[in-house]
Amino acid sequence: MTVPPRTRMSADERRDQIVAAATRAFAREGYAGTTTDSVAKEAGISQPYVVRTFGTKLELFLEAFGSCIDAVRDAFAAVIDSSDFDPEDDDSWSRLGEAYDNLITDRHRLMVMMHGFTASSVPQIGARARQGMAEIYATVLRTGCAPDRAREFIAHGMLLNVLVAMQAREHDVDGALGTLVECSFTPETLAP
Amino acid sequence: MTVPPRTRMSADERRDQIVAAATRAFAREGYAGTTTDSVAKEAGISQPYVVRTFGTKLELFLEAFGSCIDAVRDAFAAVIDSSDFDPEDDDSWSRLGEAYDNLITDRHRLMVMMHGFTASSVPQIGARARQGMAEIYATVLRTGCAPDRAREFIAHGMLLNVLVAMQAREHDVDGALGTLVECSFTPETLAP
DNA sequence: CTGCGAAGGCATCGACTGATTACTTGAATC
DNA sequence: GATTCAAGTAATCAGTCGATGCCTTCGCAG
Repeated sequence: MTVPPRTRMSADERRDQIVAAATRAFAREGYAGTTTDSVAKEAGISQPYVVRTFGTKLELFLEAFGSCIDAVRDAFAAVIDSSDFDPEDDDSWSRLGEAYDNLITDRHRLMVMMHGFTASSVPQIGARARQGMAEIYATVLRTGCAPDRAREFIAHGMLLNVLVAMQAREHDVDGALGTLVECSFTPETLAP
Repeated sequence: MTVPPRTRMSADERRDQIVAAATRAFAREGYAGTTTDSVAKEAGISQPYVVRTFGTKLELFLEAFGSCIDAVRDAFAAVIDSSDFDPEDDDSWSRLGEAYDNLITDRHRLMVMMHGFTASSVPQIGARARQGMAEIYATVLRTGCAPDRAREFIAHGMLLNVLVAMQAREHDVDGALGTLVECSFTPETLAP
């Protein structure tokens, strides 16, 4: 897609670029299913360079996984810490939902997040997953709402992740799955 | 664990046994991360025999995945189709939740289900995932409840799946994740 | 007892994958 | 302009994995 750059890149720039490429690659096939070579191709560099930049494939995944979780947490935090958030107001919660919808637009971050959650049998991935989920939940709790209310919000997000993962919007628009999609996503998210 | 049987098994018995073994194996490492050899070891037979019985690893996964989804769907259907289910009654919904808790006790089925959902980039897995989710949602809709109510129920289930996947109950019992676990699982499920 | 079909294992192949080593080249510095 | 260090690649290795082919052995029918 992109023409190989004629000029060299600083290590830091390259690192960020590889993480971005890895996010797209891991989003497709998950941790175990993605090869370091496919990440390299996505980034337009050689496979050994990918490995050497991060040491191991696991380190690279943890980096990408972590940045995805942090992005979700920060997106929520931005809305929640705005001075006019009211946990009793449905409109405030709608704004939180919209924040998530913006993240869904990307799709890759959500997918990597889900892949990380389900790859928790790898101890280091599991530890990061629990930490990330705890942080996101704690962030939502900062609204001052009841634990159950925050749980509902997170649960809805998990459903959206699963529906995105199974490409529910792209297939089977009619039938029961279509009904589920329609009452799960906001109208704007469904438009395109 | 089990002593290798001295007597031979019929092809059908063997099939079922392999699917059961595959369910445990896939539950741990997912589709891409599980080897046919680990399934074979789990079943106490040779790796080539596993492959030849199902043709390909994908076919084996689809078999295990399908049986897991069907088990969830059937467990819900059993409660919902009981004559005294009332969608306006909180107690009826508690019974549905308990049905899911019983499934969680196993843990393996839920994990394979989640792995199948996130492995939906493989076309055949994705198709089966969408079909399964549609069937489960349609089953819950048979209660006569509003689409949003059914969605909430499914969403809660997805959260439980994720929490099980990341072994939230086994780690970090205190902190925000502990709060989330406590208000997500029923007390009985948390006891052991 | 014998033959035969099905259950099941052994050996092995070919492709793939993560990682290592050694080499090359570009650009900033003195 | 020579030096030098970091960016980046080519070649390759050792291990792994899914799949195939061939052989052995069990158990039932005649």
